[in-house]
Formats: sequence, structure tokens, C-alpha cells
Amino acid sequence: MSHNYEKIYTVVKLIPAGKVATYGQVADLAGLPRRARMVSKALKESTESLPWHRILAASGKISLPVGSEGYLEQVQRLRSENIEIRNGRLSLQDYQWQPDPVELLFRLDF
DNA sequence: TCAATGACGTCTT
DNA sequence: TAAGACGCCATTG
Repeated sequence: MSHNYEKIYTVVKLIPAGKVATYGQVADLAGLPRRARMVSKALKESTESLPWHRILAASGKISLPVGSEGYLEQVQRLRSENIEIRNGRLSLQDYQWQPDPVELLFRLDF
């Protein structure tokens, strides 16, 4: 498990319930610009319990194959957090996580 | 080496 | 909006 994956998991764990982040956003916060695809791989390969459902594409859409097991699971989890989602998409305008930079500085040790 | 791959992102039509 | 074309980048065979 690479150090980068650990950094990604650290950021993902900071996303509060009811809020979401994009793959690219997580990558940036983890200090890995242009590494959105690495975030998706890290999530897919992780064994530990993570709020992976709070990560979406920059378009606000779920990236898993429509109708797949994971897709349905994600929709379910998001709705359970009171997030409105239609046709596999939600409003980033309404739900995207806007972390406070100062708070982040103290939560991340890198 | 090198081409293919992918839970992505940005731009253009 | 939607769909393509590209760009990007670590990983894989």
C-alpha cells in the first residue's frame, strides 16, 4: 500500500456525512494534483471501511456503472444521508464539501 | 520498453 | 444538457 493511498484515505475520512467531494478535489487536498484516477483506484482497492460513496465525478454523477451493485449501493448510502439524487446525479452546488483551510491544516499532517 | 486501461477532468460541438 | 475527443498518470501485462 503506497503512501499516496494513505494520504487519500486520510482526506476521504474527513468528508462529513451529508456532503460529497469529487475525485479531483480529493486528489488536490491529498497533495496529488492531476491524480483523480489514482483516487478511484485507491477506493476500489481499499479494504478498510471508508465513506467511499461521498466521492463523485466533477459532473456530480456517480462514476460506477449504471445499475451495477456498487452504483445502487452508492445511491442508497447517499440518500440515507439525506442527499437528493436523481438519475445518478446530485447537485454539487448544494452538497459539495467546502473544507475550511485552517481546519484542514490541523487535520492533515502533510 | 510500450501499449492498454480506468469509480477522472476539461473543452468543444 | 449530452456526447466526443483529448489530456493526464499510475499501473499492468
